[in-house]
Amino acid sequence: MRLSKTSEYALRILSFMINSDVEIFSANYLIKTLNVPDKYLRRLMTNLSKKGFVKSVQGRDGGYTFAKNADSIYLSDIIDAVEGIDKYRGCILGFSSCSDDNPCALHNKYASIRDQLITFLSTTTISELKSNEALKF
Amino acid sequence: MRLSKTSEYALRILSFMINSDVEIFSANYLIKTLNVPDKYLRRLMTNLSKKGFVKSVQGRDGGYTFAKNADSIYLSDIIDAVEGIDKYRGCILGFSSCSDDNPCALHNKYASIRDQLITFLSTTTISELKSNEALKF
DNA sequence: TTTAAATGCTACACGCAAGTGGTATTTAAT
DNA sequence: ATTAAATACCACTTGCGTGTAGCATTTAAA
Ligand code: SF4
Ligand code: SF4
Repeated sequence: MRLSKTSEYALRILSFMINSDVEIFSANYLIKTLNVPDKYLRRLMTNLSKKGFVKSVQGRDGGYTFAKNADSIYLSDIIDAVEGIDKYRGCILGFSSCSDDNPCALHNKYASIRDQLITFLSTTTISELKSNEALKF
Repeated sequence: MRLSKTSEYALRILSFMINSDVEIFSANYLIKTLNVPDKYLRRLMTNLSKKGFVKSVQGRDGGYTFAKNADSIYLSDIIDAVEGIDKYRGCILGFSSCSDDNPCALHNKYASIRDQLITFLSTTTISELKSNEALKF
């Protein structure tokens, strides 16, 4: 929070894919279903493909599938791939020089929440996004 | 996290002010001390002044002071004033339609962290930024 | 009253994320 | 072979947060 729109899109797409039993997903299908802009989604998927998260199949009847098991893909992997995750590790005041040893009055409370977020993102996998409820995409 | 740079600047400035016993702060002084761009800081302070957080004194020997007691100014007030805080209340996937009642698999874990952040920001005041350690601005 | 030191205002420039357009390439069905 | 349906690529545009420039206004001191 606040993730970039690109990260949102990526997580939304992969979350949808893991919750569907379709075998291969065409860009057009994803675009219409998930309200992600046409060319933007294509570029994003090509990127995720190059990074090894999804596999793209060209030509007629082509589309995208997972390139590896979804329980080996962490949310932080995706975020890091599409926007970089380091900015979420930083200081809430934008400082880079100070440390845990010499914290300002904000640091302890803030760092705790920040660390929870990082831990959440880097321990939750795409397959954990599988829901037993009806999805509302 | 990630706050906008403008919010960072605002918090940094007010944090510096509450930790200093100077009575009035000129823009030039803040600019040099806090590494915030010249005109950008002035515009920001004028904005904070219009919103009632600081009071500006024009003319020679002018500058900025707190317009009200710093323990009545919450971090969320500042953030809301300069960039809007609603975006931090949203979904990590960018959805707006679903509720706590019908959550996706992410929601509970994520909402907990998000709520902690919101609570932290809306219960911590500027005066709590007062530090007994040497500051490193 | 002139000057200097301060804030206020407005318009413009820059950088990057987000979004668009057009064309090339791949592949299966006919 | 031709066609249709799909991805890949590249350049461009748009929107917005950030930063800059210049001038106007206010006020205290000399
Ligand atoms: S000590 Fe304060 S200023 Fe330094 S990183 Fe922590 S929150 Fe930021
Ligand atoms: S239920 Fe899931 S998609 Fe809906 S707001 Fe919560 S995290 Fe976002």
